[in-house]
Amino acid sequence: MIRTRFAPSPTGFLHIGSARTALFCWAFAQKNKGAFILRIEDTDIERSTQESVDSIINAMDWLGLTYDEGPYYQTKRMSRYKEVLEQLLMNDKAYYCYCTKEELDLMREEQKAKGLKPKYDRRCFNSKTLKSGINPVIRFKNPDTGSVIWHDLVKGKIDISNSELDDLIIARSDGTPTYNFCVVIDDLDMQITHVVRGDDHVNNTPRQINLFYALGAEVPIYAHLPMILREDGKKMSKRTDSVSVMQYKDMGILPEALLNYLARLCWGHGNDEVFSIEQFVKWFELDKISSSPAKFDIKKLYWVNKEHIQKKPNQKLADLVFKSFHKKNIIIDDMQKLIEIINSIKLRVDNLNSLVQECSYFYQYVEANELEKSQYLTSETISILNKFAINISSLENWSIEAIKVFIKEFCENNNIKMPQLGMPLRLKLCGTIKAPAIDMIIYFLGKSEVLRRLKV
RNA sequence: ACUGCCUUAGUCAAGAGGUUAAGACGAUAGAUUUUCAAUCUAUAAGUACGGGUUCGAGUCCCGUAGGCAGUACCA
Repeated sequence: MIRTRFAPSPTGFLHIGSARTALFCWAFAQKNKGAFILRIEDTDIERSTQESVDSIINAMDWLGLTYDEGPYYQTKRMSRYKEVLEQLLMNDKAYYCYCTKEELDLMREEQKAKGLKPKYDRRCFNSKTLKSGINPVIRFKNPDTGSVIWHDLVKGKIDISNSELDDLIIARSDGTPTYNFCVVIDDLDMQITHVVRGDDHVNNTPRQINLFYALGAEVPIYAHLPMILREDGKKMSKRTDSVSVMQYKDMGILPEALLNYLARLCWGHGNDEVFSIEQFVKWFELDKISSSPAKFDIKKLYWVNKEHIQKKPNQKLADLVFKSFHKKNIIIDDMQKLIEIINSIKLRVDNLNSLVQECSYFYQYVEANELEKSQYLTSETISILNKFAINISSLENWSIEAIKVFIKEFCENNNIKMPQLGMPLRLKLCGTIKAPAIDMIIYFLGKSEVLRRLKV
């Protein structure tokens, strides 16, 4: 059975790049009827927080990336790590190292000065027994000849010489195990068949494979996904970009749209741009992922989002708008009417916030700003509006079509062009000139509300 | 500095040695319109650079440049 895992470290929110990794792990497991496992890599106790765990889970929940097992926490598996640590020590696959940080720093500086790559020089390699007084770290005896080769599902064959690798620390001086070691034990114990992760881990892979070998274990299949970069080709940063998944929720992006957009980065299915998650799962193949990094294009995300909004049932959109209004203490009593409004205006929007904004004209009176008022509400247009108010108050047939005809005739009878009436009318009714079709606004507002707003 | 990965229009991308290098987003122009939007039509824009192999290279090989990552008692 196929088993994949998503293994974030809880040192912040769910990053947009991690979300894509999670999506691919999840989709691959789904497609193959395997299991998708969530594992929290919290061995760095200093930086890990419960809030981060919660926010990551919350974001995955919003995206709909459900996991079959977990969350497992590395901090709860310490005894198992210690056990394997002992085993490696016993089998002469690891050794104690008494070097201090200062010593190591000095060693690296000397190496750099000589133009060499910094690498542990194995000065403690033969220290078999414990020395008293100093708490040693445990280092893994990495092979020093030959090379590590694996066939990455995304990158193809990768061959890294063991001479590039040094004896990595697998346990700190306080006895706690380190990342590269825990990952291997976890992937082994959790019987992970496919390790799908960001390609910033490519350099860790040969070390981890050597650990698998030392434990006599089968090495999983690897797939390293290219990074998602900022539009200028740099790494996405917290300060300047929206890197948290939940920020996209706040921006009015639909989860299915974000997933769709993310899926199209480094992966594609012919000319298909807009598709459902179900469809994606059916099409998805790990080995069809391209190996070059992609830049994040917010404009295309909005376009994909717009397409998904158009596809989403009006009832569902209405529920979302309802919730948003509810937060602002605007209560909607007639859901059917809201659904009709949404149906008439949704083509205008590419995000949920705009949808709420466009709906709000019908539920909340907003006065126009002074600049626009002075521009559009002249004594001439005000007298037109007054006349319009009087005339429409006697309109009997209240339908969009009838209102449309009424407006047309009003303009003809008074010898004015449509914008002369439309612009000030929009401003009075919606507080903005960038409003939907005027006949529709009037229809949904209702006669009394139209007259009320015209009088203000 | 070393090692690994990457490089097709502004962006995402198709391309399996063989027409004139798809498609999408965006941009620009025009049409339409009741403002904004939407819609329709059209246009511009690309194989990083230099060699080689070949009858033929975006595709294979070598080199160069640029980008990214790692070289932690972080993950």
